[in-house]
Amino acid sequence: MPSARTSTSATPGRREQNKAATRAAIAGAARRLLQDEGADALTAEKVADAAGVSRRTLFNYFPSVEAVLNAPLTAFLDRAAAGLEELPADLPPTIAAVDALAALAGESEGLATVADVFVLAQGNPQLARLQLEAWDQCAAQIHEAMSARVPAEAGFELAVYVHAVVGAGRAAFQSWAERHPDDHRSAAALADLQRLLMVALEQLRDGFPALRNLTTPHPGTPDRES
Amino acid sequence: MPSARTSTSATPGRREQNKAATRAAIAGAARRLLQDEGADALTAEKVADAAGVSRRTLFNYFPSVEAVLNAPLTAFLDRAAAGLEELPADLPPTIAAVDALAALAGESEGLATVADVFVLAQGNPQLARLQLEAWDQCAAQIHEAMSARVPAEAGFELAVYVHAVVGAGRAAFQSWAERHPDDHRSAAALADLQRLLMVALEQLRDGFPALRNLTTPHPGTPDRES
DNA sequence: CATGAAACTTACACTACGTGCAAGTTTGCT
DNA sequence: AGCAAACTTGCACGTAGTGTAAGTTTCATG
Repeated sequence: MPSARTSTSATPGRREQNKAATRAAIAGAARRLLQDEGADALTAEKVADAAGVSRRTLFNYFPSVEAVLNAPLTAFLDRAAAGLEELPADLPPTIAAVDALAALAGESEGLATVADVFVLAQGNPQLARLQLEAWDQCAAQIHEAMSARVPAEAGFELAVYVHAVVGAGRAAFQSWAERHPDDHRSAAALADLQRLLMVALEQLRDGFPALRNLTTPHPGTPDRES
Repeated sequence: MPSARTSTSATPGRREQNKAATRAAIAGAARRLLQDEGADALTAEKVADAAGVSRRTLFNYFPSVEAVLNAPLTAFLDRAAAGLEELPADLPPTIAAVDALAALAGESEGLATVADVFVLAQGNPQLARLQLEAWDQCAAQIHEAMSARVPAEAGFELAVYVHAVVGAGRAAFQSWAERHPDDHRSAAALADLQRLLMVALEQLRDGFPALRNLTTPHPGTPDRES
């Protein structure tokens, strides 16, 4: 008779259970097919087929084939936004952002799959666009959550800041992908990504000291070790 | 009979002339149809029909229907990137960005159509994604152009900075659209957009002073010492 | 346990997108 | 004039995504 869940974590109802399983099956099938046949051969029908569901059901779960692949990124960014919300409210946003990201980047196993999806998007314009949208929605979410913490006059400054933070995050991923064209799955590469994410936010917080102090960046390129 | 152009700016060849005309016809038809029939009724066939070309030709000129509408934004961002390149090389990037944007925002008539396209994307996810891609490509272009000006060890800092700048630009557009839900075509609104763009970059340059100095952000919350 | 409602899956049909291809047509050069 | 390259067009094809109306499963009743 209790319509409420008996124990929230144990059995969230058979229905929810099945849905989660189907979702996972689709996502798994997509990644498997991608691995085996390459990006070009990835079609909605094949994925649905491999997942054991109808094509229509796939579209009931995901709005597009690319969205299936993109799921890890959206999950990650959702957690990132949530992490920012839960920080102590009396912290200046510029500090809170660094803290939140530090906590998030710590979960390296989540980061690994996200990084994987990120490099995947390099050869797939549709997926790349979808990821840009995901980053943007993350920014909107963060802005929404934090706008209550700042006075109204600072609303625009907050908006700019949040976009800059998210931009910094993307820059970190991008530079990271460029630096590790081949070994992006290695532990060292992962550690580098974590480092870059932190450095990016610190540079934003500190106002880009290296760039600001540039006086004579001569085209003659004063050679330095990389 | 001379194979060289008679006057380089006047007649760039009949072929180029026709192509430009077709391009303009397609873009015009798209905007007209959008105005008249609404976003939902906008289909490739209708646009091509209204432009007096075949559907196939439309796709020879633009990769998608949304790209037709997006043309003004890409043009604007291309000019923005180009403007940054042409600035004196001995200027610190943090200053150069502000200068370049100031020059660009001055051409208010270009800005107007861009702003128009921006609000258009609010109700059209495909177009919105395409615009995000355009901003991103702009960032890549700027990064490419300026990376020669900074020492190699500042390359990553530059990447972060460029992304932050572009993010700031987007934040300005977004906040602007929220502030002018109805009058976004008025001269006052346009002036406000110019102002926001400048303010956004200044805040980035100055390190978000208002956010950093926040001590008691909660309007209804008694401040506690950290 | 029976049973009915709600949630979920599936097949089918339909519109539209974007592309390859093989014609035709226009433009430019000599 | 005439040829080659560029451009347009129609056609066909595979695929994406969506509406709809039927089945099928889950779940809370009596």
